[in-house]
Amino acid sequence: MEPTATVLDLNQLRRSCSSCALHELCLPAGIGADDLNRLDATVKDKRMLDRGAMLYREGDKFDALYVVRSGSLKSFVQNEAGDMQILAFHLPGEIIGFDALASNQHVSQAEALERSSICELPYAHLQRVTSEVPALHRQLMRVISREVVEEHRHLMVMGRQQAQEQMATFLKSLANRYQRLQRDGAALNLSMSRYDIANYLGLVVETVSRLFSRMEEMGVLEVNRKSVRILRPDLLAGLCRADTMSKQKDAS
Amino acid sequence: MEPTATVLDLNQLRRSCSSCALHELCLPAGIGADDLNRLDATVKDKRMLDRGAMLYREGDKFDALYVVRSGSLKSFVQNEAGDMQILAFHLPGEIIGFDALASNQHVSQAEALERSSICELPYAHLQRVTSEVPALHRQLMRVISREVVEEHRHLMVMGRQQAQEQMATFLKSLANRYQRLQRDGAALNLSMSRYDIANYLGLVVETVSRLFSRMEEMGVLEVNRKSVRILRPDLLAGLCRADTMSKQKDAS
DNA sequence: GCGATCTATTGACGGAGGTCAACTGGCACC
DNA sequence: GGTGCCAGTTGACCTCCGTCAATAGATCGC
Repeated sequence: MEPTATVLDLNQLRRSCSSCALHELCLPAGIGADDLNRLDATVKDKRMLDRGAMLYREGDKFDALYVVRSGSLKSFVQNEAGDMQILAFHLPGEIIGFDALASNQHVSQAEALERSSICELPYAHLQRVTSEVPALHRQLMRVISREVVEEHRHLMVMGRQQAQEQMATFLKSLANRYQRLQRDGAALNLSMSRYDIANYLGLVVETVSRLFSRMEEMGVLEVNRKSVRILRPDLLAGLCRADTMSKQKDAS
Repeated sequence: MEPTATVLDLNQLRRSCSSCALHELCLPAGIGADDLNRLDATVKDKRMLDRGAMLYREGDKFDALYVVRSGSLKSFVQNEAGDMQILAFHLPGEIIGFDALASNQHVSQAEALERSSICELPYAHLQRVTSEVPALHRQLMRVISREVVEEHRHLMVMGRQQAQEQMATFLKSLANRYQRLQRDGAALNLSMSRYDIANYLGLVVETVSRLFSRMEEMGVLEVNRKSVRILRPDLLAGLCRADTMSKQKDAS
């Protein structure tokens, strides 16, 4: 619990950031070896979550940020009536829990979509380290900012695009994130259900299902339940803004 | 530029927070007289914006938060194709500019909907004051948190509600915010165009127009161009979730 | 192994809301 | 006051997508 750099034991190192397969992706990206060690020290524990298990709920006290190490999660909100709106899906290397930064308690919920491994970064400790390591602080800010931009993009997609464009945009975004993971960006293995995708996009499950079928007919995808292969990335990209004039574009 | 409390001159006080008609609403809410003075000192200048004038643009360097003193603004993002998505409308007493907190540059734009007066809170200075006045810091965090919750609500409205429910929700939200301003919550004076409302809700302008007419027929509203009177708040509230089963509610 | 249940797909149908067009009323500018 | 222009309204039409229903395939528990 010393504010100064902590000596690491081997055990710590084994599950630590510098040895993590994702270490180019999450917080430590672009951080030097020395500073990486100090970040390592803040990683409290690796947590396993089974499919359906909650990482945090609305109202939970905020005490840590979390990095997805393997698996995936969805975060969502619920209104009084109990219906849910999915805000985002989270893949390995991505950090979640920012929603609680301001109020010190979570205003959304996070649930594992499959068996997932999570790194816990106790915030008090993280804060101490980031105050000592400016590069880390900047990196954290960059990640939060990306989160904000992503939420704006989600609003834009929901508000201005048609169902097929939304699906294309969603798949392209997933493909991009898969690629950053050095996985094959063309071979998606969807961990979320059709219901989840529909909810995320503001559609119903039948529409999502039909769109998968239609895009398969068009030769863009090859769909086999959870496994989706992008055969024609070029066509997919085109579908993100297929009919250039859908809805009113500008409110000038 | 001293980190310690600054002596205020009369000139400063005249346009300052403690004398501001909105001082119960924005940042200083619940802050003691002494601390209020210190916040006063951070308010740099009152800015006037004409209708259509930009407060900040995407990419602008972040150096201040802003409080709407009078008038109103919209904030929005634009994609590569140039179409816009309105994120929020901002009424007097509300603080904007948070979008730049993380990355140190704005990732959205803010434009005045009418002639508006703006308080500028240079962030460097504000930061110094909030670090000295915990109550102020907490209040700032609370405001940011409300912003996040509001964005979640927006997503929920767009994703899960029908056009009429969306409109009802939008109007009720406006009415609530008017009431906090000690204005008559039933007599709305919309500063945004029908296009803006449509864009905000992900609809087209004709739909918005028709919904105003329909709600007038139903006896809920009295609409006269920009001026909207809520005749039956009870009915309006009911419309926010009229058909309890629209769209699929849960993705469990 | 077998039913129960959940997830996904597909078809038929209808309606909410988008598109197109015409019209009106304000408002600014000569 | 006339004219042009833009914001807003209204109607006619049509389509996208939500609803309902049936079915098949997975998955799970026993």
